[in-house]
Amino acid sequence: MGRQPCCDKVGLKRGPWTAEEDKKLINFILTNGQCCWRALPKLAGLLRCGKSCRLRWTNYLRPDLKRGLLSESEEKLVIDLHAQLGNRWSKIASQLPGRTDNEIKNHWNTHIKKKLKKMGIDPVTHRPITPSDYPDPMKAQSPAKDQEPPSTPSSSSATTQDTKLEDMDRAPPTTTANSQQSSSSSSSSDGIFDDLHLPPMDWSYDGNIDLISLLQDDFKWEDLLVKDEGNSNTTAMDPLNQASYDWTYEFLS
DNA sequence: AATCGTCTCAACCGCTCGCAG
DNA sequence: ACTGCGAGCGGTTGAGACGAT
Repeated sequence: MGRQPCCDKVGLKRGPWTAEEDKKLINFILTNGQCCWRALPKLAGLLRCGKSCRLRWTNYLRPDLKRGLLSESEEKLVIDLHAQLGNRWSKIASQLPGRTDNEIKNHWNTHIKKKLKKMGIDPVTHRPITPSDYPDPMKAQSPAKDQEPPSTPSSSSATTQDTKLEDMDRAPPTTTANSQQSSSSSSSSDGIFDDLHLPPMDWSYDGNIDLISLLQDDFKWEDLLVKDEGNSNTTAMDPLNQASYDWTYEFLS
């Protein structure tokens, strides 16, 4: 009740992070580990709230993050897990090493959801959407679908959103989006990664590396890499292989 | 070249959860 | 059992990038 804000908002910086702020945060965490986020900003000399620092670290600065679009197999795994777990992005993300809940959530909302809709699959229920599902417009407002206004994608009463969907597949392969992702926060954080000489590859981080060593001059980030040898993602993909595929996969292949 | 519309995603907000006292 | 606090989660927003006209 009346919980106090996580931080004194007065005088705190908001918005995109600068390279300088990123450096401070990285240096502090690599030196001290992830101690209480609330106290971190002051200790690290940042004019940010702890929440903001935590998000920045977990969603962008962590060395074990993968970058770039989800692979096809990752996407399938996300769909499978979403069918089981719903919008529990953090749970889903825990099954995809190197991916964050925010990233998966964004990818779901911008790509997968539209893809499924276009295929006539309800992204919430993972079942086919047919006109017979909503024979009565009034029923179409059933509570279970509060997240997804019951649309009739195939019908002519397509919303503007639906109309947009029609255009989705001509969206260019987002290599640009990829390259942007790392460069796009870019404006704010390109610099920091340049400084750290992070190779544009997938990262593996078992949580046991000696963080301090990361600050050593002779440290090689490559040491943390997992070779992308064939089934590199076995850890992540095993559950997928063993799972009884949701039938919706058929549409994605 | 300029303008407009759309898309993407980093970041924020508000709420819930879990734990300690 | 209750309260307060820190952390985490999911939904939403807005700035910037990009394509179309």
